[in-house]
Amino acid sequence: MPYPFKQIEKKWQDYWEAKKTFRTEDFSPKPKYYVLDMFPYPSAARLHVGHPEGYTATDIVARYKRLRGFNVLHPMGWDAFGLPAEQYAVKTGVHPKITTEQNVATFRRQIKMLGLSYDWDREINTTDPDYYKWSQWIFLQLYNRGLAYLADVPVNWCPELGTVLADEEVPEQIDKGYTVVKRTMRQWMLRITAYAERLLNDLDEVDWPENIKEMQRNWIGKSEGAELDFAVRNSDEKIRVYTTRPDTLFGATFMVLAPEHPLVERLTTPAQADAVKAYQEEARLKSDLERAELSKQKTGVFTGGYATNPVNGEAIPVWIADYVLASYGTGAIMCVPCNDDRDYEFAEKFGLPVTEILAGGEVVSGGRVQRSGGQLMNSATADGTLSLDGLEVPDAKRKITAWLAERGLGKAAINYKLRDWLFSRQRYWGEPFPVLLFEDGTHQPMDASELPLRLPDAQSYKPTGTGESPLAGIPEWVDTTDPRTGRAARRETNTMPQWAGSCWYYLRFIDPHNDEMFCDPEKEKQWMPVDLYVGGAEHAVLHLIYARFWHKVLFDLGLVSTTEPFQRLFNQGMILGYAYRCYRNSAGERVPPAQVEWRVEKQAEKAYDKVTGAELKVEYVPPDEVVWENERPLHPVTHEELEVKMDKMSKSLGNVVNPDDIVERYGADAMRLYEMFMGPLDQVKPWSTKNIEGVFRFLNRVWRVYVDEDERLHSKIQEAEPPLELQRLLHKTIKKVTEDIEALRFNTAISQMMIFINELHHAPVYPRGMMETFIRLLSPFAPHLAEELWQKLGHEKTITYEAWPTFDPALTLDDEVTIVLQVNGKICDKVTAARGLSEDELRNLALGNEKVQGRLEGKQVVMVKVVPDKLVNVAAK
RNA sequence: GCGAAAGUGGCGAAAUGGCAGACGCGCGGCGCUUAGGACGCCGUCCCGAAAGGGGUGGGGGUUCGAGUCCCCCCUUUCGCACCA
Repeated sequence: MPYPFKQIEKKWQDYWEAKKTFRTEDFSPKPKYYVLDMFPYPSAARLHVGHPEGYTATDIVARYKRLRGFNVLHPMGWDAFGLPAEQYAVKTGVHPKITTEQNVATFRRQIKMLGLSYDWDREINTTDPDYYKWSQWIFLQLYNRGLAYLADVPVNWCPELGTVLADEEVPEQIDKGYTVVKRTMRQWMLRITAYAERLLNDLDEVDWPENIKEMQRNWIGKSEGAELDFAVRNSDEKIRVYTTRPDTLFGATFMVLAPEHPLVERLTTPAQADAVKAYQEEARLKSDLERAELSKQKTGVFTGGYATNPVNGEAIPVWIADYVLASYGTGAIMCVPCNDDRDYEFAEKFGLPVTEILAGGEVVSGGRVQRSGGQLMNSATADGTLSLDGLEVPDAKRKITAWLAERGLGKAAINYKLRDWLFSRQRYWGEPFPVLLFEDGTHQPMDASELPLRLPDAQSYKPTGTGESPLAGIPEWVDTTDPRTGRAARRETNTMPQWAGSCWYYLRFIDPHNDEMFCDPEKEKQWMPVDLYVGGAEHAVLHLIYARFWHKVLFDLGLVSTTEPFQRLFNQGMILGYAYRCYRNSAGERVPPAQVEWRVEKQAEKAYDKVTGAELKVEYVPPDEVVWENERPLHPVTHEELEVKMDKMSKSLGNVVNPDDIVERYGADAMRLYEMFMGPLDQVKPWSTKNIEGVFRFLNRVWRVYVDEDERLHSKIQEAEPPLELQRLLHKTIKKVTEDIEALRFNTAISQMMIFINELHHAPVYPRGMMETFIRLLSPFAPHLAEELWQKLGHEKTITYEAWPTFDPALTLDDEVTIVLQVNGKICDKVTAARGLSEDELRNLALGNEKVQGRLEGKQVVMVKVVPDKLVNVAAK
């Protein structure tokens, strides 16, 4: 009989709810600890086993910190604006509000079922007008600081979704099979680039995984170089270029402009006009992705125009090509084929000259190319005012930048890859912009007192197809008047992207019901920054950079007290599922996995027969239908052997695990424990329902050492002095569990508790004090079981606010230690000795050892290395 | 292509430069059971009867000593992808 987890878990969840055990005081003499999960999007697909991973981890930390005497803020809420609910509405006509409410109810139930210690009085929902009122209010702050503006920009338009997408969102949608094309539209932009430098520098202040910081640095993409002007021949125009290698200017033999560059028309000669126009048109229709994809073959067209290289006066041809991006730098580049691979490729294809200016290059396809380092050569002006010959690159850069600056030809410059944030979406289900648009093209923010600007109910959720949101179809909402002037106005029909709500939700948790301001400053000072923030790595450059940006704006406004919102960040690894599959050809015949090749075709992975080259049908067998024979997975019907693959859980692979089923069979505590026992929190790992049995058995064993068959306290639990050995094991366990929780190494903490229980249950008597200590160690991991056993031990109140056990360092060490004896680094014996023997004693012990002597026969001892309490290594020849 | 991380039993995984494989799954044996389950005990890296030897993707190096540090290669995963 397993322990009665169902009854226990229900009992304590009811208790916590009724007593509001986890309600957090705003102000407390205790030190504060703010531990936050990335709040979920409540999808119709319900919770999957990946969600509880991070939630359990933060819950363990929250419960541990409470036991350590901290005032803990641990809230949960819903990031509920977003596409899926709206797409569902388009299909069924059901208001996204209703879908969202249902999904939230399911998520809340599933999360509560896991016994997570959230303060539910602080629950928030980004679609609640009382919440998005403040999202709108913060937008107004951005607007008033000139950080929000309307612009006609080339956007990523997705026809299937009927909306534009941020650059960052494009790859994800392409993966899903949608198409994305370029289109120029009037859009709200947020000036995140104004914060590029601070977003970059302040990464040094936070305790985040290095890879995430690196991803953000790459995303911001700072580079240092120079801007310089090339005079256009037969014209007063100048072409300004940005380069990180001004030192290579003497090697610049042609220039390339982006097809969209404003000077293209002026430069183009009549003879080239048709070709240029055609190329521009072609480029315009391509998406960024298509441009990048066709990168293997460079394309471009000569404009017919020439510019002058400012250092040697040479006339160099000006081309256009789509490998130059309009949106980076100045949209124009000087090309140095002897140094730059892309320029070299272009020069080679179109027969443009290559001038050698770097010593020691390698010969590639007939030209001399130096890809890194080297000394400059052939780099001096005719008038002798500048020579870079013989200089190393950094010196040459400095020298020529100064020379150009003196003559007004250029200046040092910094560039970022980061672009301004495209902030509008042509959707219904998002925060409306609190802005009035007038006939004359001007616009005006609403007054804060008029917020929230509520979403109206809609008859239809279909995108209009014109690039306007469904809101445009609701004239009684769209058409309005400016309350100050009575002037006719239209409302903005775009809405904010899903990221808006998550940019500041961690602040709302601090003061969720305040209707005077988004967060009381005193409370903000009390709680910020978030001490530990846990979530998936997929938000590395999206949510996490947007939220940092908003936070810095709020900081500049004096509305928050910290420059960074999230002090310590941790990314949990994804939980994968095993999938089992087999292949069939078009005739329905089986094709063995060895004969199958997977290829990426039009952004989708497909299977092909290596022999015939034909595309194959892939059949996935749900894990619980797989027949096992001699540890090999077989097809339930045909009995052929199946290929095993570990992959993201998804319906199509049949490898989704539902937490409800797991909790039903093993209970929430076992589910929590297994998720933590699987392996290191930050690692990607496969779910195996079989393996949960191990932690389930452990919990049962814990139950049985505390409780007898009649569910009364076990008779072996007595007031007794514990034997020294057990006492030591307990103190080692306290030490390990404490240190492991601090480092988020829950898997090894659980191992240690298993070791303790495995040892304890052999003992003739279970000393009561020890039992009370252990249950407190277990309580953050398996809180329901711990509460129940704590009560059985005679306590009346929840275990939540008891004191965390402390250990005596002296008791974590044994009197006797095993000394490993090595000869030339190889183990030849192990002996037990008293701890604390001197080096001399250990040396003698080793040299006197029979086996050691045997090994040393005929050899001469060269050296003896002693590691106290551990090892002696005798080196001999 | 560039960047980062990782490769350890049949499987999930442990191991401040110092006993490789803790803990768990699975598997084998035994006990308890009419039986099964549950539970308990023992065993479980490889070769070898043993003594002993070998073993952390491959190759080299540093060190008294390397899974751990350094270099090269292979594989996998993730991120970026014409950013001048």
